[in-house]
Amino acid sequence: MSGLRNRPPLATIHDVAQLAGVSIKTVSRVVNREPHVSAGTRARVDRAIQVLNYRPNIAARTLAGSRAYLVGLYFDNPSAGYVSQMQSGALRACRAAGYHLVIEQLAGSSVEVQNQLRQSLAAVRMDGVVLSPPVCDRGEVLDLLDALAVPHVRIAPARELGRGPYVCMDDGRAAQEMARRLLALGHRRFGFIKGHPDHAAAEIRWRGFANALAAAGLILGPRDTWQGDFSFRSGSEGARRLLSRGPRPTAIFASNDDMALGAIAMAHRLGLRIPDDLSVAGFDDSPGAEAVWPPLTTIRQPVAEMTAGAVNMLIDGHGPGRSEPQLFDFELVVRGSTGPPPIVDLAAGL
Amino acid sequence: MSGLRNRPPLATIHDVAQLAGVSIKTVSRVVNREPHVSAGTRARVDRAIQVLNYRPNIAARTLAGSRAYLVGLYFDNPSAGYVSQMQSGALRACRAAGYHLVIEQLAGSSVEVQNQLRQSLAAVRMDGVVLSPPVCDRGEVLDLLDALAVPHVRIAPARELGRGPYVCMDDGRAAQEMARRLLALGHRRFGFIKGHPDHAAAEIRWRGFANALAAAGLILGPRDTWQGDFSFRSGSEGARRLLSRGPRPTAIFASNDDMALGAIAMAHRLGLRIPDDLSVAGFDDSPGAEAVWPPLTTIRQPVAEMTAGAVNMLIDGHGPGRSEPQLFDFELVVRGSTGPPPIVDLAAGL
DNA sequence: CCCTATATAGACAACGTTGTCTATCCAGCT
DNA sequence: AGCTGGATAGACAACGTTGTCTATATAGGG
Repeated sequence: MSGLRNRPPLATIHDVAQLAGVSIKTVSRVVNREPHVSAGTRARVDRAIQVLNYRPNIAARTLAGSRAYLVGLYFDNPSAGYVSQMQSGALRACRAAGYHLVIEQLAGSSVEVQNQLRQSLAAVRMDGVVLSPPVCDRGEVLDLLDALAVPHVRIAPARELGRGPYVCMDDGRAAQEMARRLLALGHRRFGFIKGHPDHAAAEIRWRGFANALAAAGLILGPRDTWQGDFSFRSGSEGARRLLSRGPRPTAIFASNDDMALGAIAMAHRLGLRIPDDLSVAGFDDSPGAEAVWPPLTTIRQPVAEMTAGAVNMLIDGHGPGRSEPQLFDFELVVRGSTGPPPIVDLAAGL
Repeated sequence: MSGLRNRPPLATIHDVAQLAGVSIKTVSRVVNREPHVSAGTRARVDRAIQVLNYRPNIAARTLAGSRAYLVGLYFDNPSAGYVSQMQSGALRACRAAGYHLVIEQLAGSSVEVQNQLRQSLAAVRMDGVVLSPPVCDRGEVLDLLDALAVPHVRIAPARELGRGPYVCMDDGRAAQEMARRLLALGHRRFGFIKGHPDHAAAEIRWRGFANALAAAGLILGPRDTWQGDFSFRSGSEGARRLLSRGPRPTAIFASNDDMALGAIAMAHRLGLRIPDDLSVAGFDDSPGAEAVWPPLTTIRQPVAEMTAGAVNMLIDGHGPGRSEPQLFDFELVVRGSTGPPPIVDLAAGL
């Protein structure tokens, strides 16, 4: 394909310079908002740009030096629920700054991931990259990025904090708050469905939940938890196990919405009414959370805002020393899937 | 930010040429698999490339001529369910061909969309673009693309067929088949929830469904249909209306899964059992389809494969004349949300 | 009014690759 | 041996922008 070959020529900086009667370099100065241009000249150039509909060519800019006006967004699994929200936020921030977004999937073994990353960074020399979980926690990725001196901002990393800037949310406190809410409703027997062990956030959510329960004098044993992997299927399987034991839990907290949805589906299948017989809570406020009956009580992460923030950190340029993490607030969204435990349990608990 | 400034220099074609003891142009020939290079020279160059871990710089390639090794994916709403599947397919095809993917959102008024498109095409000169619904049906987008001579492939367009290549699925036949299936189960009273009027596929699905019913002697009146907009909420609202009339429909077909999910949620709320009291069918096989109880009977579109196909059409280069649409097969996925109508209705219908 | 400092603008060389044109080499003819 | 032609390789000029250095106006101070 000779895509570029036969296209009608677009206006170049040269055309603008000619029309405005100034040098190419001066147009460049205007476009890049550099100083040393008088107001009059600036206005003339701006008008010429308007007339010719001129837009600087990214490839030429990249080649000539400074910036690439390209930001990379790397993720592991493109169909994870939060990816579309991340993109939405990233696109918004990019557009506002005149940047463009390149997306890239990074999956497989350590060596494969390194090769993919190296290839994409050498080919498309982006100004910086945003790393989403769980790839943001892979040491080899950070190593390579450091070696290549590619600026990066991580979204909700859980390991290797201190290795560069990131944006995050307090997952532990969110899980804690959810636990407190369930306790306040009167629940005393809980089931917890853990997330994928590769996502370190999964561990943090578990800790927060367990700590809040411990503070209330409750200890969750191995039979009260299930090792899931953030998938719908693992959630329904986990619920099946948790609900099959002797005194059933009256509330199940899953470390993400997909698994909570799986738990709800399983509860329906087992003939349990929600929230009368069983409360279910999730984490993420994914699109599916509103698309079940009853709608899911969950934790809303401002994923789009976090990602937009990450892109802005990249573009605005986090100076050498200042790599302070930016903390975003979560929101506990109470919907119909949680309520008080069955009367009999409530009585027993009191 | 001076992203590119202080990075360790990557190997350039010049380094490779030096190490291999050939000219720069010869390395270029090897990299691009051009003829006129002897086997021996080719091997020497390949080894030098390996040793230096050389990767051609996209910006330089773009600037120098031919290809940009960049494909654009344009969509309207980044959180539409099918976007992640599209990306997955697009990324796969791009990686296989050594291309990279730039994503771009195109939303707003006609003028806004044109400006956004013009800006992104002038800045990032991609080899071609993939257009997803509903932007693929906007005349002004196609006009601009034609004027700029930017190759494009559309995904499931519904209007302006004949204006360039596209990939698609036979939505009408799929809706027909779903109708036949419901008829075969014994249903005679139907409700239909229409999709967003901007998506032309919505109309096609409705036609297919209505035609199949007409062939069985059934006519759907205005009270049997509801104008939705592909959102969960419009689905639940539609179901509420359809189910509130005199003799209730025994089956509801929604033009997409989100609305079908809304219908299921509303049925639950109204105390109807699915599929015993009401069958519900959707269209898309979105991630949520398996994440409800009972799981949704729906039409699976091979979205990832279609998009990969579109990217390949772009990269392989659809010659000037050959812009034949590529048709993909759908699959009717039967799950738990459909079944025979209630006995009393079945008896009445016979 | 001259000299200097400062704002403003231009000339020119990168940047890393590909397209085009030209030079060389060698085999196969006559 | 001389010539032709195809295969192979190199020289050189783009491509459109920015960085650096230099030249010119303009203002300010003695």
